[in-house]
Amino acid sequence: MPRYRQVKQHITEALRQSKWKRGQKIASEMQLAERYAVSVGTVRRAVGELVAENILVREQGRGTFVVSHTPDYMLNAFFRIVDRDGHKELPSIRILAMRRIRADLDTARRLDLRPRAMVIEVETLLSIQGKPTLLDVMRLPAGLFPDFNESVFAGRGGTVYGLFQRRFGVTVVRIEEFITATLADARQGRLLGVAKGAALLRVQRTAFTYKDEPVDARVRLVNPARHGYLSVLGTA
Amino acid sequence: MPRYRQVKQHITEALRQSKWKRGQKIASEMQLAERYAVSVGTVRRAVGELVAENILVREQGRGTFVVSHTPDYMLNAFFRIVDRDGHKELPSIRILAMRRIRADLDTARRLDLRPRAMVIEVETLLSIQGKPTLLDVMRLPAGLFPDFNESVFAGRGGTVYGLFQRRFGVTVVRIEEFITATLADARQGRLLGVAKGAALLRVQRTAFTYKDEPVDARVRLVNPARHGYLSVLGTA
DNA sequence: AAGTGGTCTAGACCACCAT
DNA sequence: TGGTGGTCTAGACCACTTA
Repeated sequence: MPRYRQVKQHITEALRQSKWKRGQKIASEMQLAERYAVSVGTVRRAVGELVAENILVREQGRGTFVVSHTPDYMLNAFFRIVDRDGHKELPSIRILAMRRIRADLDTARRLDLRPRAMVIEVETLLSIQGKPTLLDVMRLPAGLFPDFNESVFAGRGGTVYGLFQRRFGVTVVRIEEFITATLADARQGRLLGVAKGAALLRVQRTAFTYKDEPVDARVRLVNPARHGYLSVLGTA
Repeated sequence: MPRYRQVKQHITEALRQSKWKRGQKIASEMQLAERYAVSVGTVRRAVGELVAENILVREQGRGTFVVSHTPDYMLNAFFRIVDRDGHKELPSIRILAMRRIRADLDTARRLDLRPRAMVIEVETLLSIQGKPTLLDVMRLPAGLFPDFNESVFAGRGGTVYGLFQRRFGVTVVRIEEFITATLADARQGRLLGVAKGAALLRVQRTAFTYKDEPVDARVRLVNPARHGYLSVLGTA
């Protein structure tokens, strides 16, 4: 394995162990080069890959920082729901229910847990421009989120993944989404303001932190009247 | 603008003008460095970005090549329809209709054409493992695809974008897809083997060649019974 | 003025491929 | 054996931020 990969792994491991926390400046490239006994160019390559992976951000003249999951950052890193003009806007969130349950087989598999392990289930309704647009059911490994409750959630002051990072030290770095279509049942229709039997977009997400550890399995139903999912492949 | 960007633009321009054709080896990094009067490291950075953008591929010991839109390549570059186990497989294609029409306003806008410009419309039914799964309507600027007809399409011997590249010198390098949900009408249901009023995934794609020139506007309806759209964000 | 990341160079050595 | 891309180095200069 080339040295820049080894350096990258060392840095990732330090991040996983919270040696540097969100928003903080990490050691300068010169310092890292000395610490790992490699040239600055090699460090730059390692850091460059972590930047490409949305794990670090460089700011010329200031330093390199651990990404902070601010609303603005989330908007362009992970949020892919846009209106028909391609505009993006973070939704407002209303919590519908929260409970602790035992994982079913599928959830356990997706979260890499033992069958029947404890998970936290949170159901929320998300609105864009005041209109209910997304119905979201999130399942989290209870072990990673001690003392998670409604008041913690209510006091998040930003995005959900921002809360994960600030309160629980869990940084989401990658998500996979499997998208299909389904028909609204009566309750879903009522919540999203569409008729029973209307077509809905169904987004099944698994979110991962460092080292491919899954931390969030959710299903999100989107009212397709005004919004859709935007995917771009090729040339960034 | 940094020099490596200028070099990158020069290379892109040469590709657009078909100085190097699909599958061909381009000049070596040393030769490019001499031609543009920069160091090899600078050329490597320019080529590296083009590789990241799926425009070139490097092969150690052999050289750097213009990507060829082989079925295998398309499968992992642009095809995102997977079954519920995450498996991908290229569909077989049956042509339903082809005609030359004048672009409606929306199509003209998406293809960056004058209103009522001539476009070629091709409707196809795609099957995976023998089961009709995707219903596809493609619209192409007639000017870019002279003499496009059913027999050319039938003799494509591979993927549609492979045909574009071999026969017409049009290389797709980026696609944007806007995904929503809709209900099947009677004809769509019949073709896809679902009931009228069943939920369908609707993928509206615009494909681009070099310099962001749009070359394909299509709408694709997916039978969600066995397949969905897979999107991955973050860490490649 | 000092420190940081951003660009660029020139050269070394390696791994791989074709001949 | 010669050519290619892959890695790594050491150092230069620049642009930007902070003090």
